[in-house]
Amino acid sequence: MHWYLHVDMDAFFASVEQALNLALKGKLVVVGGNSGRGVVTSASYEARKYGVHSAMPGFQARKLCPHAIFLPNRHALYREYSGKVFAILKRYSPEVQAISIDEGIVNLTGTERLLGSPLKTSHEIITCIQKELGLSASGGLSTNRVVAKIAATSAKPHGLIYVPAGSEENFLYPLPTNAIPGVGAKTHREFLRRGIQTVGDLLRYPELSEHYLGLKGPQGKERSRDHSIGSETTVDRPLKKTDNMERVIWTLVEEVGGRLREESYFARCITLKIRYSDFTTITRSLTLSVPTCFDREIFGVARALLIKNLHRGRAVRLLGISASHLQGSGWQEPLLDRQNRRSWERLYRGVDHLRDKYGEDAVHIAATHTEIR
DNA sequence: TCTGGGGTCCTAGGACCC
DNA sequence: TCTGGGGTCCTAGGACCC
Repeated sequence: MHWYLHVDMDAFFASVEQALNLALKGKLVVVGGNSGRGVVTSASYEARKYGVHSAMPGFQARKLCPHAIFLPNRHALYREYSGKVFAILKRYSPEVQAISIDEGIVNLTGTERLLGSPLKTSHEIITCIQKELGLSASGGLSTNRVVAKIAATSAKPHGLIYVPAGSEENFLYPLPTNAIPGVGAKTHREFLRRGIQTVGDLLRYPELSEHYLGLKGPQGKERSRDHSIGSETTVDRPLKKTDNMERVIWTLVEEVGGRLREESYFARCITLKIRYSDFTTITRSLTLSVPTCFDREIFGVARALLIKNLHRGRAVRLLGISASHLQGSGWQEPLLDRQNRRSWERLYRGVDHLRDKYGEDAVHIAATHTEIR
């Protein structure tokens, strides 16, 4: 028998802000959506009463809730608090899986002897997070990961739902299908069109329910990962000149390249994303014969993709660069080029070091290079 | 004063190979 | 004078998640 506790933080970003500034307690707090074209990333439960929710455009949130306190995102701070939450989870099990910045799964299988029943331990974990960090969390405890997540969501805010072994289907039966992670607006509509309203209805279709719920395996659906690292940005004013686009692409490439080297990855595929001001979005990618982590090479590919695919005359509101098909060391290095690549690797390591020490803007590599020997 | 940024997963067509 | 079947890789787009 497996036991999984899914922990989901309540209104995480807004709650961190409230925990740090007591004057915000009980107030309508909205994080994000502050700058001209942003969206809300988190809203306190007080603000949600007015219909504000995450992913909502800032101007809409302001209309619904003009008296709310709007705060800018402080991602580094939320990452720090996320680390604190996960440190607590790890006290209770060696096996903790991070789902996102504010969600994790604690494998409580086999901890009964040491800690007591999984239900008791789950209560302790939620209480501990509240006491030590002043943050509210919700939990779902089940023999199946997906059921545990659904239970945690149903428990919000600040609740714990326990689904005893054998009662998984009973718990799921009355829920709407969009309670299942992976069933969004589109799929939900399609299910309704076919007369599938609840998870109970869905369970009559073995292939569909296996695909979305994976109840047969003890652990629920577990995803393999084909990692990717990307960066994108929406520009303040839509761009029309290729030169300006290339400048933006340079900063994105520096970000992506830096992360590749930091995590010791080489990318085999580079993707350029362009969103025009009418919001139509295209992606164009190229698979390399030799994987790379070097800004110069990534930029070369990105620039070529831009030149080849850009609809000139149309204004561009977003540009993105992403590196995928990542592989670790041991990539096939062409012999002739080895010395040259080594030099570049040394150069970039030095650049990364300086950026680390003096900040991201300390060093930029000139957009026109000469070969380094 | 329209609609962020970080991702994962899935599908589908075409190229290419045997 | 009309052309199988299977597999893999590449590319593009889109659904979905937080």
